[in-house]
Amino acid sequence: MARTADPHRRQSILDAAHSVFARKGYAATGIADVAGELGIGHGTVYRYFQNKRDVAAAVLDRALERIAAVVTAEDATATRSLAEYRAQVERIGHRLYELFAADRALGRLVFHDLGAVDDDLRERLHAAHETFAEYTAAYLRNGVAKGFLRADLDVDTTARVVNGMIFEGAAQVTRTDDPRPLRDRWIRAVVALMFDGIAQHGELGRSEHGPG
Amino acid sequence: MARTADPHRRQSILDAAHSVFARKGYAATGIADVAGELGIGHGTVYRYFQNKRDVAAAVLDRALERIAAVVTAEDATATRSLAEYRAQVERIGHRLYELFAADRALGRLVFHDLGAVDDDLRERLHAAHETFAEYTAAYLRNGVAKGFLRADLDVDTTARVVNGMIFEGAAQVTRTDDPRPLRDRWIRAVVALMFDGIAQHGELGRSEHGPG
Amino acid sequence: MARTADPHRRQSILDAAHSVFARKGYAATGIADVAGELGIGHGTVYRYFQNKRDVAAAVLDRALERIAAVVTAEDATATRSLAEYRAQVERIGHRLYELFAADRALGRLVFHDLGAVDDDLRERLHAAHETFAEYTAAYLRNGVAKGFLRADLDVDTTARVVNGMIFEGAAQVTRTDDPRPLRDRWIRAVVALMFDGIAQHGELGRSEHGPG
Amino acid sequence: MARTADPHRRQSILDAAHSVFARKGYAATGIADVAGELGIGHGTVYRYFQNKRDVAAAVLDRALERIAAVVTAEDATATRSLAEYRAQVERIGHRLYELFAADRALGRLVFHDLGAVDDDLRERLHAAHETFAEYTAAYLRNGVAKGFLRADLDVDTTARVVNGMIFEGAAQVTRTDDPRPLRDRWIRAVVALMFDGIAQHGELGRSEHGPG
DNA sequence: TATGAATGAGTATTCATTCAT
DNA sequence: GATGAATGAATACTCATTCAT
Repeated sequence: MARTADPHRRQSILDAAHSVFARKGYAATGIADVAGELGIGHGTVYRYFQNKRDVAAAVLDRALERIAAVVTAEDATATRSLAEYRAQVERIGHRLYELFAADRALGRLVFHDLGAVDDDLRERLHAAHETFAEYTAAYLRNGVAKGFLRADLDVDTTARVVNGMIFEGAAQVTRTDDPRPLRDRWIRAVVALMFDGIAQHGELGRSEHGPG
Repeated sequence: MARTADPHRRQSILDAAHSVFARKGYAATGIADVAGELGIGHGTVYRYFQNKRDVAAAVLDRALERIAAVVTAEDATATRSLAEYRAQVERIGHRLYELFAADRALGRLVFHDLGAVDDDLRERLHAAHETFAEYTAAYLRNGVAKGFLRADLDVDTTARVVNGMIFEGAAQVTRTDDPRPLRDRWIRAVVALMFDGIAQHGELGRSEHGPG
Repeated sequence: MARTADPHRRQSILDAAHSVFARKGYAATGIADVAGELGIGHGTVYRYFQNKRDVAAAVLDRALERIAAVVTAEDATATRSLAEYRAQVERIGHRLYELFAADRALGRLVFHDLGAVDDDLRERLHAAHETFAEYTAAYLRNGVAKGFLRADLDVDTTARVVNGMIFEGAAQVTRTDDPRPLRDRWIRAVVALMFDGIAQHGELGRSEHGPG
Repeated sequence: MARTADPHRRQSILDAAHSVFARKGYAATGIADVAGELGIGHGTVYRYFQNKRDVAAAVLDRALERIAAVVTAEDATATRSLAEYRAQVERIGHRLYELFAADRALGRLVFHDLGAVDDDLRERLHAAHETFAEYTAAYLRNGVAKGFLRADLDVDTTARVVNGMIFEGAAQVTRTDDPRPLRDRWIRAVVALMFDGIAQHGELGRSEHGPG
């Protein structure tokens, strides 16, 4: 079986797998590579995990938890004004950007490798997307309730749209060699789009398909 | 390289691979599965493609071309007003949504499986991201030049932000069982965010970190 | 079936196979390589030969015939003196050496590749060895009968020993980059060994195990 | 490289490969055949050898070492007279004959199969030929120096000629069903040729091409 | 007669997993 | 607990051979 108590060693295996999976890709990584990274026998991995897929699942879960920790760090209902919400979005953006910049492997794992392992892991990624969308929706819903966001906002859909912007930033970090300089530009662009719009003041952009 | 010319057979192999890769995942798919889908001998696949990875590369390229065809269908410089640009974004959104809704496999391939095959294919995906960002940037640059978009817009970054929203919609389609009903909500949410903002009129959202 | 009349094309296929088999080795050579050398379709080869092994068999037979033509060029019973036999050995040595030097592929085929194809071809090689031994034995027997070779000569065994020397020369040609300069040294060494012995005159070399 | 140390298992794999390669031929032998001969899993072979070719190379090297052990067992410089050298040649002949008679596979491997595997193995065979020629040359050189062999002997070439005779005997053993009865005839024929010559006493065999 | 597209038998090789030590 | 030797399922790929054109 794969139940063992030493949590430190279990964590170190996940650390190694996180790094090696990101470096070589899940498929190209052998359990021996992970064990080799730690200098332990590869049989040992099987004392902590059922199988290779189980390692990947744990790596993914831990990665998603670290992302969730940032997303859920703020209190959605505490915000009382548009300015407060704007500041909140900036803070979350900062923290996410720093998270992905500090661990380049993170993005490779959640945006590329681990979603391709099997249906179950893809499902977990989707579920995480849903959860993150729920959180964003809570912020928006709070804003609508407090009156500083538009009353006719499609909260659920807009939450996903907003998350799309934010996670595109995270993906960008993963793709870019030296992502730090881009951080402030990125956050500023997201926040400006959300709160200032792209339109020049005085322009009218309603098309015939727009909301009535 | 492809050793043989018959483009019909080659296309049918790519069709089958597109479908089977999306259904089972690249790693879990054997060349025999692809050939079996067509009722041809698996050796035949090797008359048209060097190896399995080569099939995946061709599937990815074709998928990206189909997306690019939608993205590049509009003329960025033709737009003369905010209303025209808004209509353009709506049209592109429609077409992309329909593309991904009509072929559920497409999203699975470009958002999950084929980016995990190897470094080269991941690189091609990144390059496509860049290309798409260039296109969006051209729209924005045109708007700034014509004066209907904000003069201080960070065009390159905003282009990526906008693409993030749009492709999150495509990813959403891929995840959702019956995506059609969501189409108009999605497009409306994106367009509203870009052109109307989320703020209630009269609210002021400038934080201390915001621009100017 | 594999019976076709055009003997010229059949020969050209054998020429190509002779050359390609020697260059790449039998196992590493594909029928397509042989056909490609001639610029003909590889299906065509099967109109002249049953299969790949059949090509190898024909190549081997032709090679052995060319060797046999040299070996059998002289008349064993015509020799009347030791000097005549010595001259005969020199002539055969010259011709064999030239044969293998003119066609480096020949040695590779008969000494290496084609004997490893299967049991049947190895058997044909052995049979050729036997035939060649018969020829050499005929010379020796003639010499014993005519009285210029030792009466107690073990003709059959000595014939093989002599052939061993001669074919080692041929193998040497195959191994050496520029074999021509060695030709005369080689022939002189063989002839000297056979007719002059290696012993210094006056030395006695009979051991206790030697013939009584 | 060999990944594992257990020399016993490694040797047993070489033993099995030696036998199966000789029985079926290298090309027709699968790694599964070798493993099956030992009753081990075929994956196990890959713990001791990189690949099939690597097994063949090790089999060849070991075979050549066994032959070399016989060739190098005598001390070339110890011989002081023609009779001693003659005895030496007889001993080496005996040992080689016994070696090849005791292991019929040996000859098939070194004379047929393993030289056809690829260029590298053929090269190793050639190198072994050279080494063996060096040894024989050392004997001859010693004899010339000590004055019991002809002063005008072409030592290097004659060494190859002598080896040709000797290895033809070994090849003969490999081809013959019951080789033992031939052993003494063979050795006697070689030794007689070298030390007594084939000419009837009193005959003169100098041709016009012979040494002056 | 010549061709080469199609075929699929055959095999080397990898690596997740087990389990005796 | 830890190890790594042993295992064999799984599969990409080759190429001799066939046969419709």
